[in-house]
Amino acid sequence: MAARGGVRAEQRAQTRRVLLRESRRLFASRGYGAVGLAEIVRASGVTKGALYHHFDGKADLFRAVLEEAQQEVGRRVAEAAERHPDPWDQLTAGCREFLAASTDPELQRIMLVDGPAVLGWSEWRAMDEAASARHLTEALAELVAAGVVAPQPVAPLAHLLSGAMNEAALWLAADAGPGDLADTWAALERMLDALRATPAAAPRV
Amino acid sequence: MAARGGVRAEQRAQTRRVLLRESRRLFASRGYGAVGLAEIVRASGVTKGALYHHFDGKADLFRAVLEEAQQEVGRRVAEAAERHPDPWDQLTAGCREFLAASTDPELQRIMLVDGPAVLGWSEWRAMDEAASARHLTEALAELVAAGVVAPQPVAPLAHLLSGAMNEAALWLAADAGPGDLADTWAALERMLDALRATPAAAPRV
DNA sequence: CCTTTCGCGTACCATCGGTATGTCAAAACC
DNA sequence: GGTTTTGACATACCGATGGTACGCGAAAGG
Repeated sequence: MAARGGVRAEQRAQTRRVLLRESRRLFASRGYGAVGLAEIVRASGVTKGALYHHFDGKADLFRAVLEEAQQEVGRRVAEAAERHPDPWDQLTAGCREFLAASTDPELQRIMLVDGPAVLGWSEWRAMDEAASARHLTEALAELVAAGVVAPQPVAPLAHLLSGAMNEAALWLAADAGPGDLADTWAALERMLDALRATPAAAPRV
Repeated sequence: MAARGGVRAEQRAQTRRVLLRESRRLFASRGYGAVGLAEIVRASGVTKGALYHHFDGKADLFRAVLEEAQQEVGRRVAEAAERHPDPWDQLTAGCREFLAASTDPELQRIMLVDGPAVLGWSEWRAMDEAASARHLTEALAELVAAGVVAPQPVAPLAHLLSGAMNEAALWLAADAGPGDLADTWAALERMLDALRATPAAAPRV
């Protein structure tokens, strides 16, 4: 009579959720290298046998945590962008939301610091692209197609902007001055504005 | 009669140099986490006793390697900038040199990927600031003072640009398309140019 | 019922970073 | 120049870590 999937599958999903939640909390607070599997399974109320039944190892567990976090941020960015009809407003709103979301210290260390080091930059980049950076690339491509932004390869632009926002988020979370967020956003907005102020005076759409 | 410092100090310096050279090579090629102390000391022709006599541990050895690499890049950036009398040319030349230097795969993993994860972002940032990012901050401050760049806090700007260049360097080294470097530099130069195209039409110096 | 499956616990292992101590030659001293 | 001291290592060892092999017991399937 148990819920859909049987009591068996429910317990399995429950264990996996707890493992992800606790390891995410520990990885975020003390970093991947400083957290041992023993501590994770103790906090989760299970044993290493359970962990290795769900994941291929410590790095694979981290990968699952990272993917979850990235998709949360990607969803937030997409939702913020969708609230605006104009493509340009979608870009700026998405960037603003990304900056806000990435400043969360609970996500930051996992997404921006340990992610590339644990999985390697290429894999981290592919995951980030699939989850959130994709929205940036698509928004830029759309603006180029509409003539709002000067014709140019969007990939380099997307990487430059993505890197700029990642570093800015890390700085804001670490050195947290009162007006720093506003100053950073102002500087970033100037950079974005420069994209559409082309010498050929491209028409607004 | 031995050279300055005695045969004793010479041997010590030699051992330290070998340790730094081999660990740097191994860290660069396979990453901090995947390289064990046993492999480092074997490649260096010494034992763990020697390593722990020179460094406080694995992280401290990595710190020394990172510092060396960062100062090399910082020196290259400074030299490239000093070849130009005009402050604006100094900025662009420095950025261009940084991009070129950071694309080296031998330095990249240590400086941009493992650095923040092993030492923590704050310490990594402080070291990077002292070695190379300082030049960026100083150049921007000078341009603001000269009225070339619109008056604004330089710290957010420096972080945005630094992050943009770091990410671009990682992308270029990984996905290495033929025209990507030129495209990236063109996009970055447009960003920089936007800084001096202020609505108030600031005078060139 | 009886068998199979599978989610997980237990026991164990190799290797890791790190430490304590020994050793022997260069330096310092008288 | 003999003695003592210093210091740059090597050796031996330790606890903890990530990872593996295997056992168990309850749910799923017939």
